[in-house]
Amino acid sequence: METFKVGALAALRAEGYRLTQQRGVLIDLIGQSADHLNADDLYRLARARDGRISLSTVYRTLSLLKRHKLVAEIHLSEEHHHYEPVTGDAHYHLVCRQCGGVEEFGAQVIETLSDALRRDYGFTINNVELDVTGTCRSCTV
Amino acid sequence: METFKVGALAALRAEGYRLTQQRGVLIDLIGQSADHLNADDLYRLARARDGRISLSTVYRTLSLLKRHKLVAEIHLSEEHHHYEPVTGDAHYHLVCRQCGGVEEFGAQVIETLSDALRRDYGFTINNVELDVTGTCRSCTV
DNA sequence: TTATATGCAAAAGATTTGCAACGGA
DNA sequence: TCCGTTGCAAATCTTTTGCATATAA
Repeated sequence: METFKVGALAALRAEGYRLTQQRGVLIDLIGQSADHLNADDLYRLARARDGRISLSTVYRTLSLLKRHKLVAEIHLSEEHHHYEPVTGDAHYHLVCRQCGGVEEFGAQVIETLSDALRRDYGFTINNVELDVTGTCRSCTV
Repeated sequence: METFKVGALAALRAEGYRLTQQRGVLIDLIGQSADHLNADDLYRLARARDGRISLSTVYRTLSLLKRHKLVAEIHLSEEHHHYEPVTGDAHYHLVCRQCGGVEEFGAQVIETLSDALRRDYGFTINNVELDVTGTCRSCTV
């Protein structure tokens, strides 16, 4: 199961971008991350692993990866952004109020939604950002 | 068609909050707003109408109204927040990439989603934040 | 070698807060 | 009068940017 889209990193290099020490570490961390990291998380993790990185570089790398659709920026109702690797499978988030855990669910449920919006509103969908807050199974008494 | 929840303002006063000049103007503006205002929009509008208000007061008032569920904070993938009056009818946003317009759609389409999430993931929903980006009918060639 | 990337520090934009003065009830 | 509220300015937090230096190719 790959985390990043196949061939995407190669494409970056083909476009003339350099694969620096720092980018390597960041791409690694994002790819392995189970949960959704913010810029500061990444900064800390990268710094712990290597030590030679600045927060600016984290932001600049995230911006580069975003532009190339390698990471997605998600908005979980907090004051800062979170990031996750783009895998090609659309998915959405369930945030539990009790434990703070973030589960993901798949795209099939969105298809009905897309159809309805096209039919009823004439709206062509590019992107769906859907975050559901509630209580997850484990926290339900 | 009321904009704010009935009795909610009275409840605020009953709790000992004062209905100041500034709060009056802000509540008025939010209630009448057709589109989703951010703090700075509100500041400008209030200032134009009255002149005696600061940005801090706008934020403090929004925070108060948020705490009392009189306004909802919405996250339209921008760097700042937007606000809208809480009416009791759940609704969601369609943001058009071409014209930037924001349409709303109703809750019926969400019910299916809620049912599926409860059934398949055992998740009890408190809040759904759903923002769809795409091309609206008028911008579709 | 040489253009791209980095680190640092400063800037920018949104939001929050401390404090003295103000003004509803 | 009295305590909640306001305005102002300064602080905070996240993200961006300018510039001299470092480094991948």
